[in-house]
Amino acid sequence: MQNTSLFISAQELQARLDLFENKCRARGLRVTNQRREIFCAVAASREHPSAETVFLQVRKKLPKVSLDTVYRTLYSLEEMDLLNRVGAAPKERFDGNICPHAHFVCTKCGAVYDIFPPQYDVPDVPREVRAFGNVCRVSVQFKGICKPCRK
Amino acid sequence: MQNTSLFISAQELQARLDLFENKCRARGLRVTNQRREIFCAVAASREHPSAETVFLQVRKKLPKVSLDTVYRTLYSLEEMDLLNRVGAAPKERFDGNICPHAHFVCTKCGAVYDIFPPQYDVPDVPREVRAFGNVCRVSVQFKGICKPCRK
DNA sequence: CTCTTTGCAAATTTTTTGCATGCGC
DNA sequence: GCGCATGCAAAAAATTTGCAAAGAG
Repeated sequence: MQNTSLFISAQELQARLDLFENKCRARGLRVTNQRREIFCAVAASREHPSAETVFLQVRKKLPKVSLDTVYRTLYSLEEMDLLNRVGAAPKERFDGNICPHAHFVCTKCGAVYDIFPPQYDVPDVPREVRAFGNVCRVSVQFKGICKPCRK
Repeated sequence: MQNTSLFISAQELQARLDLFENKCRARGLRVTNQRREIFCAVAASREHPSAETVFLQVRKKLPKVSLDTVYRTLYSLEEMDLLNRVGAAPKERFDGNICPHAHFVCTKCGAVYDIFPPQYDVPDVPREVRAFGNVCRVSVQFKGICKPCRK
């Protein structure tokens, strides 16, 4: 049975915090209260909070924290692979091709490339997913830095 | 060999336009110039344009079109399943769980639920994808209306 | 002729940036 | 103490909304 609590266990949170500190040090980033609390707010929750929600949560402990720090920190945490953003890019992109296919999304410039992989099919909708609601669409994104940006 | 032109063939575009008109009529939505041009701009391009890009493109043919019409129309086209947005929700959401897993995203309220599907694994990165760049992350989203919103 | 759709303008929401101060290392 | 990180404030982007006028069916 899946654990459906909105928060993770103290034990698991501690493990993630340790990873967080290690990764920060490895990168030479300072372990500040703000970084820790912002990371905690995301890591401890199963609710996939928005920047605004994280901000409100962190403010309970650090009343003077600012929203721009939350943004800056979330993005740096993402770069360190400590968390993921659920969406693709900051800007919405639209795709007129309604055949099922995947995308390569450049996290730097926002470019989107179609992928019609021969070895890979867009996944079927697993039965259990319907527990959450009716699925209209499946979206698969491979995220990375595109070749032009790499130079 | 994959067709790498930035635009689709006139023939295919016409097929999509027909589908567009039929779906509009079926829903009782009027087939206006704006709707057609906005749909065309997305359907004809392989570039996954943003709302702003669509706006600039459409304005070449309809100089008085407004950006808000583009937004409204793109969203209604998405509802009709005539196009997809590449991202998830309008707002960014963050996820502290770095184990590979998928998401159910409610397109109405923006709620995000974790999915750790037993029958389904997050896809491996196909070899050809690396042609576009190095892949750091794979994101799988099942989009639909969640149960609470359905009521 | 009716009623949806549009354009305009303005408001809101979301995200980013510049700069002086503060705090981890 | 040095230099990255933060808070503040303001700007820039992105998206949404109200309302009167225009145009599709």
